[in-house]
Amino acid sequence: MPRGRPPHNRNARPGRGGNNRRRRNDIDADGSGIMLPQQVSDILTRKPVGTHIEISGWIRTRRDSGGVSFLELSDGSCLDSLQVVADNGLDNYDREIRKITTGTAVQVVGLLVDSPAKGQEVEVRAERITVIGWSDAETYPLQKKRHGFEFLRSIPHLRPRTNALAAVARIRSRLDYAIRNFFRERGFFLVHTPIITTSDCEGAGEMFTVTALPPEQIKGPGSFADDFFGRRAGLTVSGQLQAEIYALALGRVYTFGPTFRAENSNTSRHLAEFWMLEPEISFCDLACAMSVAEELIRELVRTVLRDCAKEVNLFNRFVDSKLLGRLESITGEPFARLAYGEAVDLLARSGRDFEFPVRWGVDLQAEHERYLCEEVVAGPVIVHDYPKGIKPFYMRLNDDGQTVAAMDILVPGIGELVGGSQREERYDLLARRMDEAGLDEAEYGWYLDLRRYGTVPHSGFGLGFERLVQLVTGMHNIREAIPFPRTPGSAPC
RNA sequence: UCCCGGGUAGCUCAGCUGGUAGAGCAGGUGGCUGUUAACCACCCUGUCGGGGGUUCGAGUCCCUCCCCGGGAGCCA
Repeated sequence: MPRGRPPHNRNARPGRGGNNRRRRNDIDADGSGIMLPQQVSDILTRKPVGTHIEISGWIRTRRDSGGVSFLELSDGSCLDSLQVVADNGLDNYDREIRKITTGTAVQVVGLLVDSPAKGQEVEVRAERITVIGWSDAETYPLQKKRHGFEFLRSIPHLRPRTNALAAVARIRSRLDYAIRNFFRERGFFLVHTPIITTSDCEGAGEMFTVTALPPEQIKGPGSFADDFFGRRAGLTVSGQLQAEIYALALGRVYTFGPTFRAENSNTSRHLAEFWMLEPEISFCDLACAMSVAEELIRELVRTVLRDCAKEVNLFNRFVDSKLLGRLESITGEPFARLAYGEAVDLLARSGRDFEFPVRWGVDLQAEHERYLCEEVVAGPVIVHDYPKGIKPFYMRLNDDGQTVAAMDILVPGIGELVGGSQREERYDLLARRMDEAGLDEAEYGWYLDLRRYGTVPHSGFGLGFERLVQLVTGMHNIREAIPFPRTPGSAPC
């Protein structure tokens, strides 16, 4: 027990008249009887000055001034906190209020008034402050000062209590909702493709194996015949193949969920577990897919600028001072488009001394991609029609016989945000490319069936959700774009 | 996995060509003031990432392992 610290009381509860009694500030806008407590976001939006409010949250800082204490109360509902003014007339002022430190959970009842001081428009003149849960300042890792993101990563259970990580979480949630809304409004259906799968998606990286076998029974690929699924299963690396099945039944679909890559990649833009959005659209060629992806990104950025302005400003101030300008430019001009061949010419003629020389037929290196989107256009670029040799079997062969109908969207600071293609819908051509790729035709019989029965042109793409979160927050490391980052050697909680 | 750069107080970091560890912030105590990165005074804080070696002596030099960051590859 720390010296001079009030005893922890796990049973401390805000005073309530009874279990089912409605409190005066509960929101019941739709008359449904829902009894959720009031939130700071609502109070700061409506500013019901002159009314009594009841608000619960966590104290960020306490400042004492003679017989008055100022508490900053945050409940996570928005970036701003609510200033609570407590004077020494309160009965627990010396006993408890003066001992409140960062992280303490409290419930406050008081009168909302115009604030006489600069820094906030309104404040609560407290009539009662109840400590719900103490936080020992000597051991609580979060202080009322800025912390490095690396340090915060070491306390994943506490980091969402910081302004920055909470802001990321709110933006992430808003983006998720905006994505679902975007597609719903355009006649798409969400398809839940499987997490556990037995089909690999070529070019998508290494799969984690899912097995019910005891470790000592795994002795090479043959072991999986006795396994739970009777064959080797793994965590999905892409929902595309299954999304195609539903696109050829429902027309427009998308899948959005966790995706896994067992790559030993240690970079600021890779995760072993990440969320990927994968629309798949029937009767849609590459140009169609590009237009969907472009409008989607534009719409999502617009939404964040409109609905998360406070958060974006925070990041613009403390994380990346060019963020706002970049986001506004994304919502403005159309994305630049470059055929792979044009991109190669452009890079070759740039006079730049690249570490890896550019040559038609080899994939663009990170330095090339960065030069294109960060220096040539200074904005998003769609590179399309790549050589077939560097792309997976399912991408549609162009008439030139050399390139496939593929596209990548590159954005400054992040690199590849989107990768997509028109899928090969012609049975013979697909079968030949699968053969060339050394794929077992029996294994992918169902995929060929989609071309055997009522085949149609269709396209789709994958968008890395965390990279999108990075784009709109300016976060430099993808580990700050997901609540619980999974990377090689790290999955703490 | 490869190439760089790091690991020193709770946090952010300083510590020269080896001489026995410091600052700011946080925390504690007291003071003061409608405060807001509050202020003032005093106080506390260390397996210097682990192990091994060189040396009279290692935070500092060497070896090795672990971890982290940046870049590369792979991709979203």
